Amino acid sequence: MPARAKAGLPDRCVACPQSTIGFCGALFNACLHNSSLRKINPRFSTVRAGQRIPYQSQSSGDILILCTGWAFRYCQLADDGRQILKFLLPGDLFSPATIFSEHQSFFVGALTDVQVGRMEASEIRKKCLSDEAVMLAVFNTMMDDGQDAYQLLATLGRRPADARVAYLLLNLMRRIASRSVIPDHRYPLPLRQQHIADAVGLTPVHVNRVLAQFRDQKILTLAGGTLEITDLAELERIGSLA
Amino acid sequence: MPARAKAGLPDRCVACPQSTIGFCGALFNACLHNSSLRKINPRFSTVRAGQRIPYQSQSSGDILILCTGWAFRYCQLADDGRQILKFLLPGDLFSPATIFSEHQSFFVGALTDVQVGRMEASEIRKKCLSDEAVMLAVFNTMMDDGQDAYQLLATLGRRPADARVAYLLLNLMRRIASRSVIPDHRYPLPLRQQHIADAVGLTPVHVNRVLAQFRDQKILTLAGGTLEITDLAELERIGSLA
DNA sequence: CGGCAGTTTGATGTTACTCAATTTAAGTGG
DNA sequence: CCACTTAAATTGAGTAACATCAAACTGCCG
Repeated sequence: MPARAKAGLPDRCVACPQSTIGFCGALFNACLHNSSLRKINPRFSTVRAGQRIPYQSQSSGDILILCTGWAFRYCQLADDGRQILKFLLPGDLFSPATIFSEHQSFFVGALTDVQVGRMEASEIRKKCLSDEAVMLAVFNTMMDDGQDAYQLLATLGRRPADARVAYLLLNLMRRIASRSVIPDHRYPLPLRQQHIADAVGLTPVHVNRVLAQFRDQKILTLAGGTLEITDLAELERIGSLA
Repeated sequence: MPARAKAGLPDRCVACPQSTIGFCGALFNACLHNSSLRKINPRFSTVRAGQRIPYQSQSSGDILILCTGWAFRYCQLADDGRQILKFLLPGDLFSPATIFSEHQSFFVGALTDVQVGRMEASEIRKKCLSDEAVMLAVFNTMMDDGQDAYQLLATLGRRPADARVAYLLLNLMRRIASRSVIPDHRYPLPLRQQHIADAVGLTPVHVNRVLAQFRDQKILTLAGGTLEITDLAELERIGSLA
């Protein structure tokens, strides 16, 4: 019995179906076949939906990567509101910045039950210095985060409710599709309307109305954890930037 | 006559008054006294206020740094609107990500007349691999950008108009103060109300009303390119996150 | 069946936008 | 120094978008 099955992990990494090692993702795709990287021995743990996931205990110095399930980075505001900054999919790092820095200003919450891999930050740091591919992968991960953040900024700052929701869904669709084959425009999407609201700066009630409007216009339906797209062109017309 | 004066540049770098070399900033503060870095020979140019500044011509492979004046990163939307993503102060890199990547999704515009320094991206890349301090500096720059973006996201997504304006001003004050001594709560701030509006997702008219309210409440005045703070505590109460 | 979390719908309120006019400030050339 | 021009700031009135409040409805699970 392979070690991964013993650890209660799915046999294949959702992020990289072609791979059987337990951590990969944007950062590690570039180095998957670099045998020296496998020396970074990951450990795994499980977190229930709804729990906050500490990802930067000063003592531990661990880098966390999402192996299965969904999570999200968010900012907690004084007045009980929260802003979701980015949804994390299997393969995503909780916080690339913690490789080189202690302080981060956001939290991470588990959207579904999740499995989390942990690696020693010091090991990754070492690799960054010795292996150009690893350093580039880390850079690219941070760059993608930055690009996503800037696009979301433009969306929140300047665009109406329907465009915001459409943008979020398109963004998630793209990222989901990059991780698994989606044959029939049906995407697994375990979000509550509350999460969408927290991500695009609207109230859940208003998100509901926007989704109802999309449904009426036969653009999409979102129910039971599945997003089904029926008019992609229209969704893109509404949601894409520029 | 020193080379810098010949080039028409101010005798001291605004970002690093203690230094007389012409480029520094967040990225290079860490390496200022690393003599090997000075081999990266910068070139300079001037851009008039209001102009767009190309910072990623495929051919050139240059990294641009702001030497004097103000600029801003922004996203141009289809419907003539724009979202300002970050104001750039002397010493800021136009786009840290262009060190390792060609594609960036934002433009940079000159807010005032500016002087721009250029360095070869390939040289910086080389240094990143050979010099840990340089790599850390680049990481830190990208991290700061990311942190700023996330904080602004929370502000745009979840907070009312007065908090948005207050947040922006506090953020700029902090960054200005980190570059020069501000003895009397008077900050140089060459922004039009239009720029504030574009940065915080409001209309110029509404920004005007918010500023008028701040003035009435004796919190601050913003006129003639100078921001004067008269009640910092109140401004922070309104504007700070969490 | 009851309880619960999430969704949906309606009615009403508030914030910020739009449009348009007026005032102020900053040049510019005479 | 003064007309003239122009960009920016300011003010008011009306409107649209989204929030808030509250209730009803759904599916799910014990």
